[in-house]
Amino acid sequence: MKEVEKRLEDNGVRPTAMRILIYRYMAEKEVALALTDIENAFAKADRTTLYRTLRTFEENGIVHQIDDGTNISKYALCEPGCNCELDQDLHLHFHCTNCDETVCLTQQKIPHINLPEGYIAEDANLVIKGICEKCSGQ
Amino acid sequence: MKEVEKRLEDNGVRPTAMRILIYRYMAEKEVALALTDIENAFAKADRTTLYRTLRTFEENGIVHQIDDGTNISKYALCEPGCNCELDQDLHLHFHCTNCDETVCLTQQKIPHINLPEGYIAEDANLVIKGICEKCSGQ
DNA sequence: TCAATAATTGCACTTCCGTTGCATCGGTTG
DNA sequence: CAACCGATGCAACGGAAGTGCAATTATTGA
Ligand SMILES: [Mn+2]
Ligand SMILES: [Mn+2]
Ligand SMILES: [Zn+2]
Ligand SMILES: [Zn+2]
Repeated sequence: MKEVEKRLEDNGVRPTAMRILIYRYMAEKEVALALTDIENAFAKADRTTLYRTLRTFEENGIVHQIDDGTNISKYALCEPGCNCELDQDLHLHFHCTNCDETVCLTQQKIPHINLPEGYIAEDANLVIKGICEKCSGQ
Repeated sequence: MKEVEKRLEDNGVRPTAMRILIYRYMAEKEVALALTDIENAFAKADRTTLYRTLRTFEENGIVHQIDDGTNISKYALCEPGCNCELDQDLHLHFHCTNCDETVCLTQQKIPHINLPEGYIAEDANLVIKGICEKCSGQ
């Protein structure tokens, strides 16, 4: 159970009670979570604390932020060994238009794109919208 | 000069003075525009009118909405013959982190992605971030 | 033509999410 | 214990999207 604490410390984040709870909650859920989702799960905690916790996590490579096209930022735990900050883990994301959940498809990498002359790519974001496996009844 | 009016009428949108002006403005600019951009260009017009004009345009296949990751919706005129509403024109978009402009790369289509079992794709959004041709000095 | 009708526009207001400033709390250190 | 510093809580702000309704303008058809 000290695993979470170690993960935080290894990434230079002090493992406070709140942070451990948030980390565990995100690990338990298998989908990307919005600040509001976490807020609802921790009613007693202040919104700002959760907000800053997510930012701290993101700055230290513990979570990555996901823009799934809903205009609500989502967050998901990084896979161990994922170097988001180096833009080396450009997996795609899937947003289900039925259940409104967003998941990381960490195995599916964004294919290389040939850009027109003069354009320099530094980052990429690919979101597929549709029906997720749970909702497709498959 | 009746071209714009015809384009609007052909798409079932009544060509009011305001709409023609907005269409011309979007055609003149070669980049995707946010509501605020248009608002600044038409100071005398009400924001709601511009907002609803863009929505009307989008609902009738005159513009398409672009989510470039800035959490601000952008809009760009559809190419003639682009069937956005049928998700058949999945070109990618480029967002320059230097000048903050977003452009359609209508020639670059989003490659087909093989999804895991059970996932059904209906739409896709691919945004490349980096330096645009104007800013790269190329 | 002109009244009736429908669509468009303008104004005020609300909601939602993200963000910040500042005071307070609490643990760590010397 | 005292001092310090990071974490947390409270309050407020700002931008962007969206809505209700009244006023205005365009269209219809008697
Ligand atoms: Mn992810
Ligand atoms: Mn486009
Ligand atoms: Zn689903
Ligand atoms: Zn640029």
